[in-house]
Formats: sequence, structure tokens, C-alpha cells
Amino acid sequence: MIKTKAQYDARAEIAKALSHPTRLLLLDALAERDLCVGELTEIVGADQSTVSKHLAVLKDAGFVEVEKRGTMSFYSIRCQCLDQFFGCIESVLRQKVRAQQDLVEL
Amino acid sequence: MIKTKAQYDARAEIAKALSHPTRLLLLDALAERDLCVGELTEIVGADQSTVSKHLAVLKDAGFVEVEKRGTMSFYSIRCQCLDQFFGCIESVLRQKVRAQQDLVEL
DNA sequence: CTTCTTTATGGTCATATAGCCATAAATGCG
DNA sequence: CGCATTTATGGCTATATGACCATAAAGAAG
Repeated sequence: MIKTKAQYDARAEIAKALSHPTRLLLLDALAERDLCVGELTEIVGADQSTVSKHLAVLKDAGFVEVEKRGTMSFYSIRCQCLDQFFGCIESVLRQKVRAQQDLVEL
Repeated sequence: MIKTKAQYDARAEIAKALSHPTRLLLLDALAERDLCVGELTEIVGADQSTVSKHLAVLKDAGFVEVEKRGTMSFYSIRCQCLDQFFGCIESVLRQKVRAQQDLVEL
């Protein structure tokens, strides 16, 4: 079903938030437990400002939410749909591997 | 579960292919039936070369495949997982709408 | 063979993205 | 209050992306 330009823009905006390796790592880390920016920065291994900006992207898209406790910000997963998303990605990856194998096993 | 950098890179690469409104439109159009580049260009309303490049991105990611018939190229959906992906996106969008409503109905 | 049609690719330019550094803002603590 | 800690934001730069135009490549048709 064809949608309007605005609908595709909104959907692409959401998808774009999931199109960076660091942000996928952040989501995986947060899937285990809520974490603050300092802990996430440690996990990612980039500059703290870089991690903060990635978290802002995830928050704006609606994938995570933030709760301030004192001077720290704890992030947590806000959507229950990430399994669906990753399921699709994994499926495509498996299919690509199979295609590669077919090229070898001619 | 935390993965390796290469694994996140590969997954982000797949997700990136879905992060542009024109490519989402192309997938929706192809979900109805297989189409050639000319037809897709008509639907999208951009330059033919632009559409061709978007199709190449979707093909490289593994979402579509191409079959040449004469001088024309027919594209078709290659994965069965797009419903999962769009399900997640729609879910996030609905949640954002709800959050907006909450701000109004205080 | 020449010409037309269809698609893919290279060039160029404007904009977007992501990285780091420096620093502001907010809070807790002595 | 003054200082330390934690996070967010502005500035800057390098790279990536996407748009169009022009054109190459491949096949169909005369």
C-alpha cells in the first residue's frame, strides 16, 4: 500500500536512528539493564559527547527514554518491538550468507 | 547480548538501506507486484538515475533482486521479513503519537 | 549497421552525519 | 559558597549521502 511522502519521511526517520553500529550497540547494552551515560560511554569506547548525541538520536526516535537521578542520566528501552526489527535484519544477513555459499558451491 | 564491532557494522549497513523515504516507497510498490525501473521511476517521481541508485542500495543489502528481460530490469522483493521491520517502525510511531497526546491532555 | 529504448554509472555539488574538543548546565558535596 | 562530577550542547572538520546531468552499456528493432 502506497503512503504519502510525509508518512515515508516519518518512517525513514525512525529507521535512520537504527542505522548506526554504535546505536545498535547501545540498544543491545540497554536490553540487559538500564545504564547511565558514563557506563554506556565505557561500553562504546568513544567520546562521551559522541555517546550523548547517539542517545539523543535514539530518544528522539522513541526507542529509549531517560530518567535523571541526581546528576546522572539513566537510559532505558522504551519499545517492545526491537526483536521484530532485529529479526528482519538477521534474516536478511542469513540470506546473504546463503547467497555467498551458492557462489562457492557451484 | 553484546556483539562484535563487525557484527554491528553489518547490521547497521542493512538498516541503513531502509532509512530513506524513497527506498521505503520502492519496497511498498514492489510489495504489490514486480516492476521495472521505468515504472518505479514514474512512481517515485525523481530522476531515473536516482531511482537506479536507490535500487542498487536495496539490492546490495539483500532486500530485492533483479531479473533482466531484454533491455529492462525487473525488481522484486527478496525477503519475507519486511512486515516485521515495518511492524516495529509503526509501533514506535504509534507510541510517539501517544506521547504527544499525553502532553496535550494534561 | 544504425538507431531507439532502457538501465547503470561517473561527475559534481549541496547537505547531512559523526567524530572530537571545549565548555555550559545541573547537581552533589565539602 | 566553591569545587568536583556527570551530562548536554556548540564549534569545527572530515567523510558520506543524495540529488541531478550527462553519458556509457546493452539489447531491440528497423
